[in-house]
Amino acid sequence: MARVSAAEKERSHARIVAEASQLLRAKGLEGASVSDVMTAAGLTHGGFYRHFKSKDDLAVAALEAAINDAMSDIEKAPTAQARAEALRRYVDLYLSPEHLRDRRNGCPLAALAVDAGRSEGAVKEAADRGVRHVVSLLSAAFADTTNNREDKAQALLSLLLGTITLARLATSADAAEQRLKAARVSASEMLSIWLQT
Amino acid sequence: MARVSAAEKERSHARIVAEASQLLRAKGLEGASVSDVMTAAGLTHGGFYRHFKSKDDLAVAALEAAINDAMSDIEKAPTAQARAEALRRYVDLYLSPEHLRDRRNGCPLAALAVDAGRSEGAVKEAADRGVRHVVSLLSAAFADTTNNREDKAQALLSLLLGTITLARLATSADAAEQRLKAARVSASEMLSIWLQT
DNA sequence: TGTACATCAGTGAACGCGCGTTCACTGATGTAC
DNA sequence: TGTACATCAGTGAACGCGCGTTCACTGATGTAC
Repeated sequence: MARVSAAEKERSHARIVAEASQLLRAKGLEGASVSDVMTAAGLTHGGFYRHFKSKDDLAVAALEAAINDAMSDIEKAPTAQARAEALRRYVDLYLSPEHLRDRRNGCPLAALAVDAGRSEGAVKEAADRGVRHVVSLLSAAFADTTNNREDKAQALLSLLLGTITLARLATSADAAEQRLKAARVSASEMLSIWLQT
Repeated sequence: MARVSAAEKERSHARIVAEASQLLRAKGLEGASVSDVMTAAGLTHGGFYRHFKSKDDLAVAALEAAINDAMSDIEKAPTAQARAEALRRYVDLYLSPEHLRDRRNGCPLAALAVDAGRSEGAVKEAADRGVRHVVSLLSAAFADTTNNREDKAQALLSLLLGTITLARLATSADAAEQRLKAARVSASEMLSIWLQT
């Protein structure tokens, strides 16, 4: 195949980002190769550098796409009550057995924060921006009267992320479910206090 | 150099495990190579397989050593009160700026749980055993009268692990400290309830 | 206790492999006239 | 609108590199007598 139209290139680009977003979450920053991603996008690895100047560059784009995707429900909520409801749904989904299994579409921070934290440069910065973005949206769902909303959103996110990480480590389904359940109790205690208007 | 005494071999083995325990925590399961570890232990990479049958085998030993090390203070506490105090110290240290910086001697689960969770086999199993061990010891420090102590210990560990992960991602020292602080508040609320006798 | 010999801890070169990245090439797309 | 040509998306071979692991080798250790 030879040159392809600008519109086609755009579609390729979107496919590469979408596949990278899923593969990097599933296999980690180093576990998914450029070849893996390009093959998943229906292309060959050589063309990759027409779209990104490095693998790190792709990781940044994939991470941003994944964060935006994960936050779109909360972001779209128009009223305070809608935000509170979206937050409850977010927490329920985060601590669900589906999220445990589906790394590909799961929380990008749970998947990549450790790897990104060890690195320096653009990927780490993108992940940090992601954290700020998530914390900011979560805290906006808390009641206006709540003090230190950002701190509370931060603690909630830490609990969620730590929980899914440890639940995914469980070698039995029962143990995994128990870890999720423990966090459901704690998170719902937090929410029942912090969401009161 | 040629063959070395049995006692010397034992010392080499201990050095390899100790260095691996630190290097794997600092750089991740794949970020630290067999060569890195052997060089740090003052040996050459070729001799590695006189001590371990694979890199995974080393990871298991290193992970177990790191967990035991991290838990020794709590494990040694003789009375209920000593256990409660050890738990408080553990939480303080976990959420300290020192822990943020010193990955080499930090929580092995925070460093390796994501990597281990993605794998299958012995490393994942060792990490899961580590979680059970930690949860069991933390829960034993709670008051006998507390309900669902294991669940509460689990939630506390999740909060700690998630917090240090996100704090290490921060690109500014202020943001990192704020993330730690947010968790300190939540953790101390948890402890003030769960440690009451 | 001394001797002869098998064992094996540690060395360093070599292996196959997959990685990120580069490059010459192809031929349809986009553009200038 | 048609033509000539530069551009460049995508291909697939090739690059250098570091990885985990294997291997022949060395010579001190451990053991059998």
